[in-house]
Amino acid sequence: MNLNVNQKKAIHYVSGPCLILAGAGSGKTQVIIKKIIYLISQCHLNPNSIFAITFTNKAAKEMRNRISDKLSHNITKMITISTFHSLGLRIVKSELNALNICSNFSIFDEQDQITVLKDITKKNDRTFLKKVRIMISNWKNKLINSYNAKIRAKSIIEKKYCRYYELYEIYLKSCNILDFDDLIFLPTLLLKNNELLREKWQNKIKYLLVDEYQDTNFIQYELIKLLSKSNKNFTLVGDDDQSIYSWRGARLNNFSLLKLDYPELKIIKLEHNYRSSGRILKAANFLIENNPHFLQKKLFSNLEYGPIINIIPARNEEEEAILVSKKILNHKLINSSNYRDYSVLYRSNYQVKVFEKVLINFKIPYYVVTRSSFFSRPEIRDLLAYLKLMLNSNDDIAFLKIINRPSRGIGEKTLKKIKSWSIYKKISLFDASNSNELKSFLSSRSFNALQNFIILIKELKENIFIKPIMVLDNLISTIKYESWLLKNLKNFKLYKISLNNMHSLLNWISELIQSNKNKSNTLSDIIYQFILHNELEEENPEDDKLQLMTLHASKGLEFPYVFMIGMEEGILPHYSSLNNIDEERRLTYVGITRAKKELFFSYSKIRCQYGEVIYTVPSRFLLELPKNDLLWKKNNVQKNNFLKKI
DNA sequence: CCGGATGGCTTTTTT
DNA sequence: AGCCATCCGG
Repeated sequence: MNLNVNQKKAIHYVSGPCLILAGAGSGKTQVIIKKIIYLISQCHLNPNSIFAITFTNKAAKEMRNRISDKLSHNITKMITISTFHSLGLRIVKSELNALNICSNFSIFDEQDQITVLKDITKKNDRTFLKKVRIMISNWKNKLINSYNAKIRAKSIIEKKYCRYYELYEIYLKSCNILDFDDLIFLPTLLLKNNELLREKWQNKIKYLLVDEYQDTNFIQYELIKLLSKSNKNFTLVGDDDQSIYSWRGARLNNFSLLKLDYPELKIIKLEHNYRSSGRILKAANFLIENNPHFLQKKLFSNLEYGPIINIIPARNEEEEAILVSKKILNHKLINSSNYRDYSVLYRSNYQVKVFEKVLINFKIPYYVVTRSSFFSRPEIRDLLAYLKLMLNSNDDIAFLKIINRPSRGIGEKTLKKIKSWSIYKKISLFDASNSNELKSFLSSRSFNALQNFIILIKELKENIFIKPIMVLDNLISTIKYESWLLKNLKNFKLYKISLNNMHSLLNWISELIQSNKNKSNTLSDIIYQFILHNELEEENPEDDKLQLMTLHASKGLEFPYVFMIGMEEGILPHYSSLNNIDEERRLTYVGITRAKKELFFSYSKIRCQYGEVIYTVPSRFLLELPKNDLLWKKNNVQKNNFLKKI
């Protein structure tokens, strides 16, 4: 593909801070890749000194692959392409001394955080715990530690939350654990306060590129500024209209701040859309014009105008799924297209359930891009907890998770005694269990069970650095994990799935070791890689399957034919986001701009919500689209047998 | 210590 | 309607 004028400008502008305002389908990834190549081949920058930050691991991987098509493998390897979190981890690992962290630190995920907070707050209300978790996360993402949070707190309730934050901080420190947010929080704080190290990293990074700039939050912007301060050589690429992560702290005003912090900022707009037909683009433009804009931009397309946009009404969710499935089958037949050319996009994950049922009935092959990561499956979490405990025996959460999985006769009572002992001695649960003095408090049976557990972990630990796979195999057979699974899962199919997952884990680890042959392969590396790359299931692009995913998950992708389902008030926009309609509109915009050739909407007039039947109204966003480009279908399916359920 | 029954609550999006 | 936490009985 030939580059247009602005794309060329964007690639060749390297003499100062640069913002590329890249509309949907404007060839932005290509521009980033070409710019990196340009920096190396024309500006003669050392590939080592180029840092590209993406939002997801998937995007990082893809970018790397696409660069290695153009540059040699060895050069590609030298370029840093990572997510904010991976980069943060790298900084943490190389600045352990300054951060006062031991090298065997473990990383907490959200579930671990909740478990700790349960203990700290002495409450067991899931919503409450989640709320506390998010508050702490928000503080960290604003670069506020518990001390500063306390100073700012006004009400007694706020002070209470700050106290939780403080206790949480102390707890993590005592166990040598970092959470997800720490991976960015700690490096940012460090570089802010330590001039020497800041300069060290600034010297390391000669050019910084950030993709999906509209998704950055406060602390990520701070980190960008710190990393690029001296030379101000950076390119940020983003689209304010595709900002859909405000609930995770993403701030659109990072765009306006940029202009204030860098008055010399060069802004280059990519407005030529190469993806969507004219009608689809017109609809997208119509919709997004209802949003306020700090930077103006208007996409245009040279592609053909394209067929009218159908809106399919249904009486209930099941009928919606049936009508969409039929439409796909029909459309596929007429256009002799493939299943993989179609995608079904929705606001919330639960919407996919009805569809799956219907698709199976219709024998349509499909693939659901799930959020439930491989990593969150119970058997994987169990094995990971074993690994984590081997790495860091202070990880009490890992200890508690597996101490009785599979059951080895250590119950509530024994655990309570271990806990008291660990508090009394100010040592970890593992060390407490390991101490002989505990013997007099326990029955000989539980004491022996405990000793066996400790010995198991210690023995496994000895070989983990040499043969991780063998250790895991060994672990699984020693603790008779498979038969325990079989007993507990009952359903043989679930058991099979679990076995399969464990197999994938082992495969994944050996592949990691293979690909890292020249680098170190410490236990911590395996664990960190696993926690940060918590997606495993790669769908095979060869497979001809209909793709289903949330609107969020669809960002960055494109499909010839797109179905946006559940276009109803309450779903899109979602009830709980009625205070942020602009973002819901952007979400709709993201969905629309995924479509290349044809776009379909559907909605259901009745929906089951919390087990109750609710009458719905079509989404306001449908009404914001150009009327002449829409065709509201009549629902003439009558006396059908789909409605049995109601 | 486990398993089943019961009752409350939920469904937004995820590195 | 389904998931989770808790409770209670074996």
